Amino acid sequence: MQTAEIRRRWLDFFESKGHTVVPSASLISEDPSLLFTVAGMVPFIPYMSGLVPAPFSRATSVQKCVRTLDIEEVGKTTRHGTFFQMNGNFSFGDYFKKEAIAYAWEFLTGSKESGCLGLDPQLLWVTVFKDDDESIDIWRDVADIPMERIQRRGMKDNYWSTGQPGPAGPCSEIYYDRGPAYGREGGPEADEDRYIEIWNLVFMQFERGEGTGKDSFEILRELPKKNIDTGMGLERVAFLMQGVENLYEIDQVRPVLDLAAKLAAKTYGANVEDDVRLRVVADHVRSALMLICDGVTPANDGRGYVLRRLLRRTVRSMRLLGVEQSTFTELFTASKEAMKAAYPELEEEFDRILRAATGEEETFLRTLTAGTVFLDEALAEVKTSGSKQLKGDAAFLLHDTYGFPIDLTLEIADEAGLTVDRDGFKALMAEQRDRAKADAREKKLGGTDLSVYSEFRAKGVTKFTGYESLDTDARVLGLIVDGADAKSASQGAIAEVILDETSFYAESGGQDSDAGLIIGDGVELEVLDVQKPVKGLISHKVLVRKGAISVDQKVFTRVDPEWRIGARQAHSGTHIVHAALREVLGPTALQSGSYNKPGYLRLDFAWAQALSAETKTEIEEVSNLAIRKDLRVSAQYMSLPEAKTWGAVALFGETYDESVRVVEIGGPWSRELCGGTHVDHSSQIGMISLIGEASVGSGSRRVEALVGIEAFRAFATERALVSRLTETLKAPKELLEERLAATIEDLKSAQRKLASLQAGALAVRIPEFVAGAESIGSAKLAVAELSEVSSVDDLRSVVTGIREKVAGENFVALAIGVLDGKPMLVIATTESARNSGLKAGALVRAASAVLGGGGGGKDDIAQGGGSDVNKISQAISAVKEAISS
RNA sequence: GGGGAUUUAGCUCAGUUGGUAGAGCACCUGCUUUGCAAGCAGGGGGUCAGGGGUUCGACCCCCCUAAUCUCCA
Repeated sequence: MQTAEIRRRWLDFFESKGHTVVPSASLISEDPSLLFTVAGMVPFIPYMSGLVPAPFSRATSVQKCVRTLDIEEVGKTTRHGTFFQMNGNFSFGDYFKKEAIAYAWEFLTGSKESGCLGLDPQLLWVTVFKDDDESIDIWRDVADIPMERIQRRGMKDNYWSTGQPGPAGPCSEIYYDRGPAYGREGGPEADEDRYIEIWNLVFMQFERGEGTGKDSFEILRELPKKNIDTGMGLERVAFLMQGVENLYEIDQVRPVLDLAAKLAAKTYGANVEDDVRLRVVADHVRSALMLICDGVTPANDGRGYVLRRLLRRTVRSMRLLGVEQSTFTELFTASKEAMKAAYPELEEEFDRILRAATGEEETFLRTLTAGTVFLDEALAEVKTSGSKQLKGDAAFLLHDTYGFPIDLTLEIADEAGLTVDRDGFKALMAEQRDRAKADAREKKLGGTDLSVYSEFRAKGVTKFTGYESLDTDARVLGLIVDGADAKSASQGAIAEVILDETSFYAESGGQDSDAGLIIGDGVELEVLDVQKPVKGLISHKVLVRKGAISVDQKVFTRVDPEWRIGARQAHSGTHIVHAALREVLGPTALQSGSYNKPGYLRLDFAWAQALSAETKTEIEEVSNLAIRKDLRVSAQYMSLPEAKTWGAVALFGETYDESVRVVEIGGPWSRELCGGTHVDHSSQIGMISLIGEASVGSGSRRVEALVGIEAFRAFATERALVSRLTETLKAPKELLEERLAATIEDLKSAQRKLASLQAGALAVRIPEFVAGAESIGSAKLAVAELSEVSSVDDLRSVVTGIREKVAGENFVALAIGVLDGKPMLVIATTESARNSGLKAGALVRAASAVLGGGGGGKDDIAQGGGSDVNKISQAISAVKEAISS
């Protein structure tokens, strides 16, 4: 049975049992503490924990998941994949153990003709939590499964919790027996490779308290509303039903594996190591394909880094298989073809996906080339030193600084007949990990506790009136001071205020929160920040400026109108710049993040190269022309599929409700899903002025712009600057550039002339200095006392000039002068002077010690200086003494 | 978020205990020569990423910032 078919049957089956079919959420998790959606239940966590009331009592989904914790295991085992799909059915205070078990059994063992999977019940084994007799009874009752195939397991295996106080409960798992060829008899307790876990049923029954680890915490009480969370691993069931050996060989993955084998001219199954590499390629290409499709781009941190690792590990594996050319175009196309039955969006997004993937492949191939050069040098060095082993720190340097993977280092060193100090490498890696982890611990924000909001959220959503009006009458539903529920807050306090309705926009979709006041009888609150801590709930962080505020009080929310007009201009401006980017650069220049507040906007977008000055001007031009056209800006609500067919740009990493708000500027020119506040007509934006364009990592760029009156003010400031320059340079502004260039040129040539004149003037005096030389013992000393000099070079040219004249003699030349109010000197010695023990460095040190400074250099020429100008003659005497001694 | 590396002429890069910033290619001029990266001679071109500090003196040492590459979380 094809994977897509199992998926379809699953959704049909549970829909027929009264479940709402929920589409897979994005791989980019809404929960900021999770890098990715790592399990099927992740999108349902707010409902499970009771933070947000569930909009349905039972639901089912097939959720895309990415998990890279076990990335090193990929390809080596039958069941570790970085991308997988989790089929789930969920109950929120509706049905419990009995139905959950019955549904699972029916779907697995019911006949294929009736839409189920038709697995042989004799091959299914079950585990339950050791104290959960209730579940055992249900299993016996519903499935009539013999006791021999029901195994009791402890907390470690069959008890679920989040690791923190909150919901918890026993689990029951279903295993499939692959037969004696795969391992020992005795059920999952004996062998989890022969008996493959295909389904986990979690019974959220209790509330747990504080504690650590998986098995040491106390159970506080039964939950008032019990939930069901189940997950059937789609890939695992697929590989069992398709009669293949592991999840890399199922219909959605195998074509990529075969293609990789063909490109490398290898036969799958012929060599254990090569097989692992082929499976790694097949797995990673699929994960990367799905991640990029959901809007992740390669980067050096966070999600982007995980993607980058997947892509680079793919290149590395292909190279270890002996392929050096680029292969991503073929591999990704094959993976797309295998996956598109379940995910048709892959076809639409494929241009963008391929561009991101091959871009990364290209840069990594460059990195590898650079690393190879470095490695070859290091290996040659090892060989000449007579050693047989490349040191761990060299391997680590290659990996850490040059991004050259360790397995390639091992392979290439091996070919050169050398080994690598793996332990040293591992130790350095561990050191780096500890550093990063220690830092993460230190910086941890202490997992903000959102439970305080749940009771407010349970009463309903905060009504937002800010689209229509700036002011609203409201009632205080609750106050939070220092993270705890409070009844009142008095003057000077910082508090969070929850209202039944508000005109304040909470920060979201890149738009900063509104500023303004909340006013009540004798009380005035300044709004500092507005957030949505829990979906649907708006919380105002305020400073109590006057009086005291208490729960149930009537208030009036007043958004600062100046602030709001700026916010509307900036947000509509962001949409216009986005549309302009896509018009000028093409539709792949998709926004990946944005921030806007009155007067300013910032927009990150997928693009690999720096923008030329012309392109930036063009984008600015298109944006401002859109403003001039006075395009109508409108917002309307529709369903997500409707919005998509309408061509609205859905930005990844954001989730939307059943009904989404589409903001349109100038018809189809700009359509985006957006909850922000906007102007009514584009002309109200006033002006957009790009002030910056920069890279925010490979494959991603950022533009910044000023909007509205701020843009005007920036221009006015520049105009004032230009007008001051015209005065300073005494040239009309049309000629400023020319005049400035000419002035710089004049200055340079004057400087050159001056330097050569000075050098000439000094050169003329050289015979004078030589003639005035004084004999000290067998040596002669010429002293050039020059008072003001323009640089040390002057002194240097004098002493070298003197030395040339007297090259054959035992001669010391000293030039001393004043530079920037400090005495400086240079001494040169002839060869015979050096032979008689006169060294320039020592002589300079003798003089500069007197001047209150230091100096040094080589034996033939040295320089030094000090700070006391009055001691120049004493310094000269010191040199004479040094020569005579 | 925490590390590592890089930033020097238009381009590719040297610069070793701090003491006059160099090479190759490119460019300009002249000569020679018209056969594959032509030769010879001469020449122009540098805020040594930016800012601060230490020092008599910083491309070099210390601190901050930026850009680019890279590893870890």
